[in-house]
Amino acid sequence: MAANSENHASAPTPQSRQRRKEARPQELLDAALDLFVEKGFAATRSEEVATRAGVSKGTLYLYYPSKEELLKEVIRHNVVNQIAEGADLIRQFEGNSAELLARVLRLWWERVGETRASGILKLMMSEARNFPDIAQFYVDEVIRPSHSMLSQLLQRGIDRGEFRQVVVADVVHALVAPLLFLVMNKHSLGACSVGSMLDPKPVIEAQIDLVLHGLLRPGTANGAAGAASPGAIARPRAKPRKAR
Amino acid sequence: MAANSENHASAPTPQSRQRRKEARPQELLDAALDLFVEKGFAATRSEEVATRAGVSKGTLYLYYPSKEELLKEVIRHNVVNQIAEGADLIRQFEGNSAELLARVLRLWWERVGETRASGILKLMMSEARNFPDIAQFYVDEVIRPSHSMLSQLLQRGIDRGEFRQVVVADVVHALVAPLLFLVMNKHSLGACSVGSMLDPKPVIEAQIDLVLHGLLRPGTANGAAGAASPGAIARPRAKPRKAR
DNA sequence: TACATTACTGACCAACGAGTCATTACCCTC
DNA sequence: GAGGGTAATGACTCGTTGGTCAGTAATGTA
Repeated sequence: MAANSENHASAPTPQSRQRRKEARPQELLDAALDLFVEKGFAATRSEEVATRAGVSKGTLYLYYPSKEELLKEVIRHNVVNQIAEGADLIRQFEGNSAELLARVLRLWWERVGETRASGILKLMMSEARNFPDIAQFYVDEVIRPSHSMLSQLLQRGIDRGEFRQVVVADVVHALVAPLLFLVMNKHSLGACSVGSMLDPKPVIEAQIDLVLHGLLRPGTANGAAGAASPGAIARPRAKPRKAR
Repeated sequence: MAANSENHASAPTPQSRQRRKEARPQELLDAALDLFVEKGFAATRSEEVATRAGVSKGTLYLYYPSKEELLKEVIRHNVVNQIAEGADLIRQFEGNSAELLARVLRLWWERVGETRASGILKLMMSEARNFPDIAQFYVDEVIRPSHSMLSQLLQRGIDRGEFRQVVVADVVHALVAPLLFLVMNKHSLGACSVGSMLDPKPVIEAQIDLVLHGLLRPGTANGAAGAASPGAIARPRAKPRKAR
């Protein structure tokens, strides 16, 4: 499990007790995120979190008053880093909407999807019903802004005559679900059983390609998607990618 | 929560002890499914399961040797009902592939998506990493067959010249993810915070519409989707569906 | 009605895990 | 290098919960 490098959190060396008041909170949050995502909140023992962060259980409770409060802090802390620089990307962008859409999706993938932050999604979905207030918080701070951002984007495309007139809210869902589901899968089924894990990049490109073909009005020159992802379609069944 | 009708499981009447050896297992499984999906496996107390099934904790352990074994049985039992009659729908079907695709998706929705069985997905995703053997079982029995079924369908469309030449595996993902994500949402975030819950039917129709537009080759007469879901596109922003 | 069978019960136990706190030892200052 | 402030520890408590089992009562049989 590639444990002791000095990368994030995990006890740098098993040496004697050190006083590092500044670093502890972050390390504890990192450890907690990993474990909560992997095992679930209820199944994770607080001592386990402490150990992975390289401290004792007592220390954990020195920084966070309870396991539940730790969870909340994990969510909050990782969520603020998700609020988008994508928002003004949309506002500033001048090119055509297809290009913009493709960029936003790819940006999200490299800023969130392939980051440890992606675990938050699984964590939220697993625990939402046990912690309705956190769920509400997450919806207000992440889901809603993201949806509204993408809605704007689609609307822009429609207004400019680039996209067909679709029901924006529903298409937003169809747009993000494959990416989000990809992430969910990475943290659950994909994490154990090999064989069900397809590599993300091509999936994303295929998704962009598919959606744009589904959105663009026939008349429009759909150069954007094609130019950006030339290999997404038509890698015909010469190399049939052993169908499962 | 619309409890005591005499529908599935939940203790018919709080009357005195009854001997119903035949009915117990099913009732226990139903209760367990509900609770595991709602609260997660670790956070659900076994006595809670028993109570919801209308028996005492002792009775539960009369039928299932351990909580973990109960979980496994819940999965197994609900999974066998998911293996598809869709498989031969595909084989027998004679019409065009767009029509077939739309039918399969709608069929899945009414047989699984809007059933209690849909909870299995959330349960699996939440618990997969704690029970790799169950995860493997699920992948082998559900995921893999479903994917291969849909791959066949897409391939059929490509072979018949109805669909563009896409990377089948990736498009299958893009195809099902919105539906699965919809279900995940129903059992997690959607279950508490109102406001993030869009009603499924239109989403599905929009998804069918979008995907077909993305798949169909320009030349093909795309009557199928349009005929089947006339309202999915172009309900223009006259009724703007208060953008969130 | 008496008896035998067995589905069902719930008090009980042991393990476990969240949270506490008196003690320890690190590190900084003088 | 002595002393003080405090970060860190880990043994402890105590509520919770998975799992047991001796006893109870529902049902079938004669």
